[in-house]
Amino acid sequence: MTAKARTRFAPSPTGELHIGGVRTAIFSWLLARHTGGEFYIRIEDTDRERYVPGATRRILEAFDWLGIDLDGGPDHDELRAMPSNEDYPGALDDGEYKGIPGPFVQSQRLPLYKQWAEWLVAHGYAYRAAETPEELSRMRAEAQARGQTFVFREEMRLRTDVRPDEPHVIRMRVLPRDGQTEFDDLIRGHLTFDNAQVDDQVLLKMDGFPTYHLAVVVDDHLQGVTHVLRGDDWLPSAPKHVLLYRYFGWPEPRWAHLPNVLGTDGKKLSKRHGAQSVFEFRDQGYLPEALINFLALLGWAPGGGDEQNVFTRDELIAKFSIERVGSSPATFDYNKLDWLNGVHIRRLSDADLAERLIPFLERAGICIDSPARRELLLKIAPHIKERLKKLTDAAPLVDFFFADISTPPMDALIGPKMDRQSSLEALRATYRLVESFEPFEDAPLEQAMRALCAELQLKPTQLFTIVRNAVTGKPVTPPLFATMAILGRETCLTRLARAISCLQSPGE
RNA sequence: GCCCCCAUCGUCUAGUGGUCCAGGACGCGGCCCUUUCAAGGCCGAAACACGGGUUCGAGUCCCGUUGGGGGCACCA
Repeated sequence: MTAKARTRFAPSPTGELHIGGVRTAIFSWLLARHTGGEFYIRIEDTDRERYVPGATRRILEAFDWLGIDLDGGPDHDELRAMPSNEDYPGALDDGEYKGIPGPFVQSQRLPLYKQWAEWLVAHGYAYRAAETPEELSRMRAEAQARGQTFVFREEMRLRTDVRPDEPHVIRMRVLPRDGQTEFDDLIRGHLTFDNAQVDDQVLLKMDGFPTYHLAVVVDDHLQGVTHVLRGDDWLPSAPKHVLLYRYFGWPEPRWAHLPNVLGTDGKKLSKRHGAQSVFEFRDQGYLPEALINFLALLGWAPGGGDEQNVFTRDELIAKFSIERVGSSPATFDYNKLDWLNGVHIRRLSDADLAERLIPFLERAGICIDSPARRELLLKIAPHIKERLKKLTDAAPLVDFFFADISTPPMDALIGPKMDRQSSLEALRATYRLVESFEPFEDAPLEQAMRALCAELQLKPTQLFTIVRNAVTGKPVTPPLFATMAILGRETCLTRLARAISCLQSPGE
């Protein structure tokens, strides 16, 4: 086993946890767990404009649901206890989790960023500047017009006499100006960037908040992060971070820029691609097990002749390796997710399945609000298990167990290649059988019904189709005899009787 | 516009110079099983973007083209 890795997932509280972000989190978590290291969450809320109240709590809830365990981060319980949408009641987790120093929310670490930004200024790696947004966008437009990438440089400052006590920003100095910055990426290999293309990035904003660039570097170092995993949209600014580590004289973490996840249209996954929030997947009936399995496979494969596709979370942890993550972008495929979800549903115990089904059934108007109904659901579970792709598929398969049915239309009660009269006789014969047959159980019932088929000179399909429609009100159901046994003799008789009178009514 | 990244079946991928007329999985088609629907089993169609090199030999290495993606903020 390799050395322990400490990784973090660093979302900004600007909305729901996006599925692409979840994949990054999963890879980071897998790496940490595989090596016996730590995985934690740090909230990057340095942009006050985009901050969304309640987002932090939602992010944490998403991790709870996914079953991704954390070794640090904002306190779940404290957040949960809060009545409002407010995220930070006050001091929060400024303690330490498993040796990782908090706080885990950047807005509570402001003095740190200020201190290190000043350190950079004092050591000649950064300088003060005070150009207005308008001035900057003009400079940018000019560069664009010249066909160049806009790169801010110290000598472009409009005011060179910025004092520490007046409003200003602190920008990093990219050095050497005409050199190159090189580093190794676990996924891309050796990378080289021309410093001439790298901006003298703002590190400390005028409002005293750091930008991402300063904050990640300071926090990752202070919190002992060994591997930085993030989307490859960060690649172009990676040299800035590498440079910062070198200015500070801090040991560099290992870099791993993950390829993006694309929607079916080949574009980066976004709002328009159906579900994007973890909660949407949850509400659509996906299992966290399946989602994690699927997302891990999006970019990672065990390799070495191992062709396993279905993984439990422990198997994933055992086999995962960051080096085996591919470098090309992957397309999100709902077909495969659906299949995997079905596989994981089939692996659930009956009790577990029943439990997870409850909220979905209730949403469909089937209330599982008594011990008897729970018991009933538990009995049904094994018979629908292999018929589900998503938890939302269950309701139409089980509704007739929980509520009365409306009598099916007459043509549904007439068997294939049969007429009304023969169907009527078949139903009557079935009624008589059901009335007295013992034991009223799955296998014996099937045996008896098959014997009845022979007696009536009907094919199983003919008889069973009519009975299915009569007893359940629908053409597609779980296996008939298990269904009848669970429904119980009385219910079957009632529904059979109704079907019989339905067939009778027009004529007799 | 400038910079960066990527490129094997429709999709996720295996493949690290010869064992690849390219393997697995999803999806798709067919068959079997079968009381419906599923699940399961078997079979099948389906890919190395293109062009140059290097090499005895290239999916595998190099260059270019094309295509796709991303970045160019006092956003992350």
